[in-house]
Amino acid sequence: MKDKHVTIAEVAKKAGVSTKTVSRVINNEKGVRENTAKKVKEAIESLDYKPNVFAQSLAGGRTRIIGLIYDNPNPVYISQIMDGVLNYCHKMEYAVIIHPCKFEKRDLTSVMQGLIEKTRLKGMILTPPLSDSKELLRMVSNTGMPFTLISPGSDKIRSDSIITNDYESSKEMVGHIISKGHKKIALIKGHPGHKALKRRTQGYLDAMKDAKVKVNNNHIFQGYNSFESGMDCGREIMKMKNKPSAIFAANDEMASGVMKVIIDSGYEVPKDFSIAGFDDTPVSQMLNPPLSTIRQPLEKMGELAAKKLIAQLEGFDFFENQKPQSKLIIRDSISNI
Amino acid sequence: MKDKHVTIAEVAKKAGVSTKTVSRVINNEKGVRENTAKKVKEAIESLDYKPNVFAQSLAGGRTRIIGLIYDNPNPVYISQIMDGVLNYCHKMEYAVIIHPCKFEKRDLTSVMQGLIEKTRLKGMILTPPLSDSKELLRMVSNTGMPFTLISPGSDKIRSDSIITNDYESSKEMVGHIISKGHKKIALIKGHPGHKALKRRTQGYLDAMKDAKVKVNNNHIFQGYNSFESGMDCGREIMKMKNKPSAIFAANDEMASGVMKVIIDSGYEVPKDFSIAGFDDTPVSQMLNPPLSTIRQPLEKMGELAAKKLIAQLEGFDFFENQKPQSKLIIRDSISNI
DNA sequence: AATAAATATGACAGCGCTGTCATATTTATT
DNA sequence: AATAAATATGACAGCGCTGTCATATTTATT
Repeated sequence: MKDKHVTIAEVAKKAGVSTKTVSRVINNEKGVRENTAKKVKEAIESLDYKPNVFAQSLAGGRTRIIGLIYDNPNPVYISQIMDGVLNYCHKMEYAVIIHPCKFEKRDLTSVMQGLIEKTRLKGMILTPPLSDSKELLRMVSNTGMPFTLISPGSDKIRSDSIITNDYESSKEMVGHIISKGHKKIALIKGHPGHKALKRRTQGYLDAMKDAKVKVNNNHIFQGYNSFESGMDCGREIMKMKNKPSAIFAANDEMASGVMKVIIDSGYEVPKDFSIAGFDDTPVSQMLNPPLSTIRQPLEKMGELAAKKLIAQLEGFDFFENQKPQSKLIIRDSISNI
Repeated sequence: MKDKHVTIAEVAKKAGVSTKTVSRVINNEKGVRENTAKKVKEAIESLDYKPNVFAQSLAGGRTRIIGLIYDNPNPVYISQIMDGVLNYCHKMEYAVIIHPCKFEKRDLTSVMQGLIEKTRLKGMILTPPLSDSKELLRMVSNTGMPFTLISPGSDKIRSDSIITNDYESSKEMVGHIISKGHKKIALIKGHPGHKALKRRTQGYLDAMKDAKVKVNNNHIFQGYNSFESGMDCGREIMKMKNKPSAIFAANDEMASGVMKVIIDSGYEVPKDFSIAGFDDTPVSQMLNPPLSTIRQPLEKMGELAAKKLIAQLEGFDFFENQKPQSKLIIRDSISNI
């Protein structure tokens, strides 16, 4: 195994300058004459030199490592976020430590602290529901380490968090259902610990209010994000005398759970019950009927999270004032009444 | 931000030994008296010392970084593999560079070469279909870097690859279908570039042969792993005069595509057509009817891949002689004839 | 108990960079 | 043209480890 890497000294020699000057060029420091920089760049190019990141870190240069931390059972969600994060970080030559928390038995906060110290992370991205953990956020803040949050529950627009218009799009979806003539619309709420999903509840409530449709509290169910919890809610609905004609679930898993129970009970979708989900997971197009749902720009959100974080780390300003937009995907699970 | 880390020198001082001795203890080198090791361990503990991985790497110690490289559009598949890999690597204090290739426009081999040099990977895990890329494998071999392959197409049992009994379980599934009285069983083959899926084809062929059921070549369809390609095959089947009574697809996506077309055409599953898939993706239980399929132990496979790779890197032997086992998940998509 | 062999420990250089500070060179100012 | 100010460059130490090799200590052998 030839493990000989070109070093900065070789580049310096070839370019006829000091190693420090090469270092300046690598790090885009100012104060290098254009002509000198050109020579150095040529030398770098011709020798195919790649700086040794370990030496860079050790010598006190910026350590380009960030962490992507998640504790979310939905692999489709995470993988899209991850794609966005990795793609951008790869371009910016940042390494990403991926850390799923599902294996942690011990206290999350102390485990994270250990991770930070061991891996020398310089910044982190937290996905829901971790982005709502007060305790974790406090600990991370205390380290002074920059971080960005994906879909935190808080409505306050913080410069360090990425949210999409899930409130507006939920409202739009419920408005769409109402426009089809439905009045008795049930809601399957998301996991209470996952605060971002509350915006979806709020979208439902406000759409009902705007359309002056009275909300029946018996038609609001507490789900827990899983297919099974959707089935549980579906079973409750089947037992009701005053059944809803449409059901809006805060995610696709729960929507499919409800749909399964409905069909197993001998009803038809959308003839007897209309259903809408949220997330546009691959399953939604495979269901029968295909599910109307809402697609979040997850990859974009991941990219934005990385962008904001790296901007903080590199100390340059980055303001993205438009939110990445979720949009309705209307398929065949909602009927006209 | 307090960025002061405890160093090996402080530990050495506290323990009353040289830094080299501390280093020996950290790296489990032999030739340290038990008593000395104990003192050092206590000092490490009390100071909460974590070695600086950058310094370790730079100084020529083992660099504990491996790469997990994939180019697979199925996030559920990857995320399970990843869970297994990360969990084990985390335990062994290895860092994992996750590298999805989907963004690569340029030549894969040269991109990989760049990645290896830049990140100083010491080993890599390749998932299908990359684990079948002759060119890539040749390049990686040339660097002398250890690697492990997940589900490569080749049937040769190489010490560096992880395969499951997908041949046997495919055969078992087709046998199961036959045992229900089906004779006209169609096969939707997987993407031809994804060689591991050929074992599933072979399982089908051998099950038919064993049961002395003649294979109708018109009942063998070429799919491309996607839901859409499953629909395409489904449409072809719908056009046939001599239709099969059962369909075995090499993955769940294609199975759902076929199922959708069947149902849209006014037929019922499993009354008119029985269907089986492969992978037990979350969608399979949400479909209506729920799909009979085969579950691969993906997390286990990921863990095993990491284990074998790290064993190579650390130079200790590791033989796992039992293959991780896939198993049939029988749901409601196959009928008795 | 003396000597040889085996084992444990430490001194020190060096991995490949960047920070600091000194110095050389260029440009602006008079 | 002489001088001051601004800019460009380099020398060198040091980041925190581990490899190498020398030396001290313990254990085995006679």
